[in-house]
Amino acid sequence: MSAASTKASGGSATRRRLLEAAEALFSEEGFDRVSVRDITERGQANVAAVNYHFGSREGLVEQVMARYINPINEERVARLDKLERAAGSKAVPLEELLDAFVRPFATQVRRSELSERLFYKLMGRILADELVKLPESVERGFEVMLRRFRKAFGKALPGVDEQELLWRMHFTVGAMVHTMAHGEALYRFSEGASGQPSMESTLSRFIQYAAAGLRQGGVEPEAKEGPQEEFLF
Amino acid sequence: MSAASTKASGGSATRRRLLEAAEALFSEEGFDRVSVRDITERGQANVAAVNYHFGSREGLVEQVMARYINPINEERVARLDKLERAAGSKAVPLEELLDAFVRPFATQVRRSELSERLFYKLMGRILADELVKLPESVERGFEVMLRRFRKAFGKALPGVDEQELLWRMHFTVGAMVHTMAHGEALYRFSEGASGQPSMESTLSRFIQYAAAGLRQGGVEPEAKEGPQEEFLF
DNA sequence: GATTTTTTCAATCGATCGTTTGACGGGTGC
DNA sequence: GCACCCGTCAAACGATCGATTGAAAAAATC
Repeated sequence: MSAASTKASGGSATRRRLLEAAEALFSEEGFDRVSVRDITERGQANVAAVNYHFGSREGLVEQVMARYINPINEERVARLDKLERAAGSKAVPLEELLDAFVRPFATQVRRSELSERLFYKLMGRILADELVKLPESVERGFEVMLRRFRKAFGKALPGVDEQELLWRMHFTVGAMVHTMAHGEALYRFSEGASGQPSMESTLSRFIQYAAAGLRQGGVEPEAKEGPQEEFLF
Repeated sequence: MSAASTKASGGSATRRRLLEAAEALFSEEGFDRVSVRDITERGQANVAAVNYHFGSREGLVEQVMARYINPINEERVARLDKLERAAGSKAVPLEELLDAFVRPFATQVRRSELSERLFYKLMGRILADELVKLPESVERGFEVMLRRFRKAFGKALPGVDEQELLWRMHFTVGAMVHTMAHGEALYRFSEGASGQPSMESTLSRFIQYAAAGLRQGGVEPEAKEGPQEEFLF
């Protein structure tokens, strides 16, 4: 019997309880500080269940990481596709690119059993804990997504050279990740009078901030044409 | 014998070797993935040495966290003091505030035995791993420093309301932390022809980005006067 | 309803964790 | 020379870690 003998994606109830228990604990404590016994206890399963359903503790970690991140990256690309189709040969406006880049988190939060707060914290941990060294399945999705967005940002900001753009995108990702991982404290200041804790206004704030930082210095020019070089991220 | 029986700040050679070994390992692997035996092995000391010199593993972690963060926060405040003294009753320009906020990292990197790359990574881990829940000694320094800067930013950006400013500062800290923790990959693109890997240009890039994001929307007005309310962070 | 496959379980594995112990050595003060 | 404190050391402590086993239970297949 070779490694990676995971029971694939079957819908066992125990399997799902373990996934949800792991998500909750990982988001609260971090991936390293949670033991498989913590997880099986919360998931009301036997200690052996993790190894049976996921092959190993690490297999479970990878499942947790891939479960929402992959759909988010796919939705990002899909939104970018749509924006570029609508823009034709012109550049997609910067704010719309940023919206496509961050809104999928708000979309996918609804698929999760976790509270908004814990879900964003979990996403923040996945993205921050070690941005590189993610499971292969996830890493690939990141690469193609980032390459696409980098090209689109370059087109929207023709005045910014390649190196500089890289840095500004890095700052932007940092602002986003940090807010997801540690933004909880800010939310109590920003809730609307309604029950809905102004997710939309947070998105808007971030987009405005990042857009200003990204296009700083250069003037927004009128659509530049022609093919762009391909570059790897 | 009560808790916290650390041998205080004595200058034992073993003690210093352990600190440096811990810094190197923590910056490479993270605080959780390093065992006491990893540290003592690298520091060429006995397993018991950590508990003898630092009381416990956690005591050592706190020492590592406090060693550079506290001087950095103090230098930040000192620089802010100087800027405010020079500005008199006028607001300190935004770019100068940001410089005072980030430059101390570049100053303190020289006190460390670590390479620039590892030092920044260590700082990034300290700030990102869990921005709250730092040792008491460190947390206090953060609070006073952040309150001071928040007031100064508010004065430099009178058009931005209190809540909005909080968010923009949060984004700014995120961009900084993320760059320190994961910016290594970017440096190979950005080295000058000289040996000195353009620390200065990175600072400049960050300051320009953050300044644009912070003052986005509002126009930079001419010095606004009058006392400002005190608010807690 | 018998057979086969999948899932769950208590028990246990060896490894590693942080910490403690008690002995040993070398200064220092007297 | 003796007493005392400090630093170091090998050895061992109990606890917990991730993983495995073999049998029982539950589901699925025929």
